[in-house]
Amino acid sequence: MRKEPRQARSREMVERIVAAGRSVLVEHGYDAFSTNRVATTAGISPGSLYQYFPDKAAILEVVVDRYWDEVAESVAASLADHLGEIGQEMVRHVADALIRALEVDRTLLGVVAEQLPLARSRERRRALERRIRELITAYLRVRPDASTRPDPAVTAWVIALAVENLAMRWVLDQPPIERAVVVEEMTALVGGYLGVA
Amino acid sequence: MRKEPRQARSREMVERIVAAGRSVLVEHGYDAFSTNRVATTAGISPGSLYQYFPDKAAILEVVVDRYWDEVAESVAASLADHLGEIGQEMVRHVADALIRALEVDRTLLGVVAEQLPLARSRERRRALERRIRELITAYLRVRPDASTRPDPAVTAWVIALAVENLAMRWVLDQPPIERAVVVEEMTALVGGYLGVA
Amino acid sequence: MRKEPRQARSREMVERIVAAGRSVLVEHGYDAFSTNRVATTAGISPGSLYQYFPDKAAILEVVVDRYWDEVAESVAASLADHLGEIGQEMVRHVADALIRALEVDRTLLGVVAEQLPLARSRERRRALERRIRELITAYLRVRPDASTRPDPAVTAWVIALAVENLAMRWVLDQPPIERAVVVEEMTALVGGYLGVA
Amino acid sequence: MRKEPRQARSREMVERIVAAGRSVLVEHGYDAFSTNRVATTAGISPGSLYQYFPDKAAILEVVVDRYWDEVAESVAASLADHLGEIGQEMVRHVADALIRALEVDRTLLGVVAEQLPLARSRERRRALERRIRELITAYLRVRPDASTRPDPAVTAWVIALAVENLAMRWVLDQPPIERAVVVEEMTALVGGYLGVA
DNA sequence: TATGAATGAGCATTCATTCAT
DNA sequence: CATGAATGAATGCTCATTCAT
Repeated sequence: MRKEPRQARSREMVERIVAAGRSVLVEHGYDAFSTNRVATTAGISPGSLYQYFPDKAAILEVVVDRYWDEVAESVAASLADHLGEIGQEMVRHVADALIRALEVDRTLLGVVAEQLPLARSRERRRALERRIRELITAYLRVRPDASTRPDPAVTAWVIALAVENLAMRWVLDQPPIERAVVVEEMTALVGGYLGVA
Repeated sequence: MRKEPRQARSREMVERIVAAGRSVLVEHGYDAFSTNRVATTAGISPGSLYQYFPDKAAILEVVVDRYWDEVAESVAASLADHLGEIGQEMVRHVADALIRALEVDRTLLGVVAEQLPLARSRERRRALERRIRELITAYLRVRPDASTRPDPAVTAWVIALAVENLAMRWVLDQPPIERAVVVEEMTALVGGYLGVA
Repeated sequence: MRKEPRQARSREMVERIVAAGRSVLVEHGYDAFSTNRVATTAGISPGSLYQYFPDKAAILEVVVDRYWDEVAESVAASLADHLGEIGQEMVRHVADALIRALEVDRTLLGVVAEQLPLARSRERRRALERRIRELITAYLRVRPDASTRPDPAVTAWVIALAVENLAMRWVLDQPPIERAVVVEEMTALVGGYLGVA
Repeated sequence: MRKEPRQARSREMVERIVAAGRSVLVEHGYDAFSTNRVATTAGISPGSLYQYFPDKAAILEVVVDRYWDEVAESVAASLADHLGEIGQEMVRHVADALIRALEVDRTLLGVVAEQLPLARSRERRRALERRIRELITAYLRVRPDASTRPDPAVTAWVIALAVENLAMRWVLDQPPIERAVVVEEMTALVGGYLGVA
C-alpha cells in the first residue's frame, strides 16, 4: 500500500516519457528523436530518462510497441464484431478495420515503418503478425471448408502478410485508388486464394 | 586510349568504395556505415572518398541502387525466359526468380529494407515497384482475358505489392515453409485473384 | 538565493572558457584557436564548450569584446580624470592612457588587430572608434573655440583615426621612440591640426 | 642563352599563379584562397604550384607584395611630379595620390588589410612604410625649416602612419566625407603638425 | 529521486601537400 | 616538368550517457 504511490509515480513518468517520445516522432521524425529532445518535451531532465529506461532504444521500443498495440486492438475489436459472418464478409470488414486503424496516425505509421533503423521495432510488428496469423490459422482449422489450400499455417501466413502490406502501402503511399476499391480487391484476393467464392 | 587507364582507375576506385560500403553494410549494419569505416574498409584514406563521391549519402545511394539493380536484372532475365508461358506458369517462375534474387544477399536485403533511414533508398525501391506494376498493367491490358478484375492498374498494384512482400518476408524471416510451397502459394494467390484458373 | 550557485557556476565556466580562449590566442595565435585546443586549455571537454557558446565564433567574439572593453574602460577612466583640463593637456593624457591600455597585452593586441579574419572583430573595433569620434565631436561642438577646422565630425574622424593608429603601431611595432616622445608628438599633431596652440 | 626560355617559362608560370591568386582574393576573398582554387584558376594542377612556390603562404606573400608595390609606385610617381613644390602643396598631392592608388582596387585593399591572417603580409606593408618614412626623413633633413618638430625620423613616422591610416580608412569605410575634404584635412593635419603654415 | 552539467568518443568533411607516373 | 590522385591530420560540432549534488 505504501508502494502504490511510487508505482503510480513511476507509471506516470513512463507514460509521460512515452507520450513525449511519440510526439517527437510524429512531429519531427526519427532524426529529432534525441534523448534531450524527448526529455525536454516530457518536461523532465535528460538524466531522469535513465531512471525509467535503460537507454534510448528502450524508449523507442515502447513507443513503437504501444503503436502496434493500438492498431492490433482496433483490428481485434472489428474482428470480434464480425466473427459470425461468412468468410467473404469477414475479410472485408477486417481489411477495412486494418486500413482505418493505420489511418489513425498516418504520420507515425510512416515513421515507424520507414524511418526507424532499429531491428527491435520489427520484432514487435512481427509479434503482432504472428498473433494475427494464429487467429487465422485457428479459424481455418475450425472451418476446413473455408479454404482449399493445404496448410492452414501457410495460408494464414500468406493472407496476413499480403493484406498487411496492401493496407499499409495504401495508407502510406496514398495511391489514386478509392478506399472501397482497395477493400474490395483485398477481399477478392483472399477469397480467390482460398478458392471458395 | 591514353585516357583509358585513367578512366579505369576512377572506375576501379568507385568500385572499391562501393564494394567497401556494401561490405560495411552487410557485416556491421547501417549504424557502422561511417565515412571513416568505409574508407578504412576500402583501404583508402577518408579524403579519397570525396574525390569520387560528394558526400556519404551518395555512396550509400550507389550501394543501394546497385543492389536493387541486381535484383531487377535477375527478375527481368527470368521474365524474358518465360514470356511465352501462360499466366499461371509465368507467375510461378517470376515469383521463384524474385525469391532467388532476394536470397542472393539476404543480409543486405535486411539492411536495405529495414535499417536505412534515407528517403532516397525508399524512392529507389518504389521506382522499381512502379516499373513492375507498369509491366503487369501492360500485360493485363494486352490480354484482358487473363483477369476478371475490373481495373488493370489496381490489379497490378495489388499483385506487385502482395508478391513483393511475401517474397521479401519469406527471405528475411525464414519461416518454416519450403521454398516450393511459398512459390506455389504465391501462384495460387495471384491465380485465384485473377480468377481464371 | 538557491539560484546563485548555479549562476555562479555558469559564469565561472564562461570565464574559464574565455580565459582559455584568450590564452590560446596570446600564446599560439589565431591559427591555434581550435575548439579542441580551447577546451583542453580550459581543462574541459569539447562538448562542454557548446553548453555555454553556440559556436566557435561566439567564443572568439567574447574574447575580442572583452579586450576592447578593457581598453575602452582604461581610456574612459583617464578621460574622466582629465575632463577639466584644457585641450592640449587632455590630448596628452588621453594619448598616454590609450598607449598604456594597448600596452597591457601587446600580444593580444597584435592578434586581435592583425590576425583575426572575422568581420565581427572589426565591427567591434569600429564601434569603439565611432563612440570615441562621437565624444570628440560633442566636445568640439560645445567648445567651438577649441578648433579652427570647419566640420567637427570630420575633425573628430581625423583625430580619432590618426591617434588610434599611432598608438597602436607604436605599441605593436615598438619603434625606437620613447613613449614620452610619441605622446608629445601626438599632442603636437592634434594641437597643430586644431590650430589653437 | 639556353637558360632564357626556361627562365621565361618559369616567370610566366609564376605570373600566372600570382594573377590567379590575386583574382581569387578579389573575387572570393581569403576564405576561398585554397591551393586547389588558385591552381584551377591558373589553369594548372595543384601539384605544379609547388614547382614555383614552397607553400601556399609564399603565393599569398607575392600577391600582397605586388599589390603594395603598385601602390608604392603610384605614390612615388606623384611624389616625383611634385618634388619642387612647397610642403603644403606636396602633402596635398601625395595624400591625393595615395588615396587614388588605394582606390584602384578597393576590394583587394579590403582583403589585404582586413582578412589576411598572416604576419607576413604586414612585413611588406611595413617595408613600404619604412621607405616612405625614409623619404620624408630625408626631405626634412634637407629642409630643416620645413618643420618645427625636433626629430625628423620621429616626425616622418608620425606623418606616414597618420596619413596612411586616414587614406586607407577613407577608402575602405567610405565615410560621408568628400575626397577633397579628406585631402584638405590631411594637409592641414600635417601642416599644423610641422608648424610652418 | 531528480537534476542537468559534464563528458568524450565519434562524426562528416576539408585541404595543404606529396609523389608515382 | 607537369600531373592529379591520394593522403591523413585536423576541424567544428553532436549527443547518448553518467554522476556529483
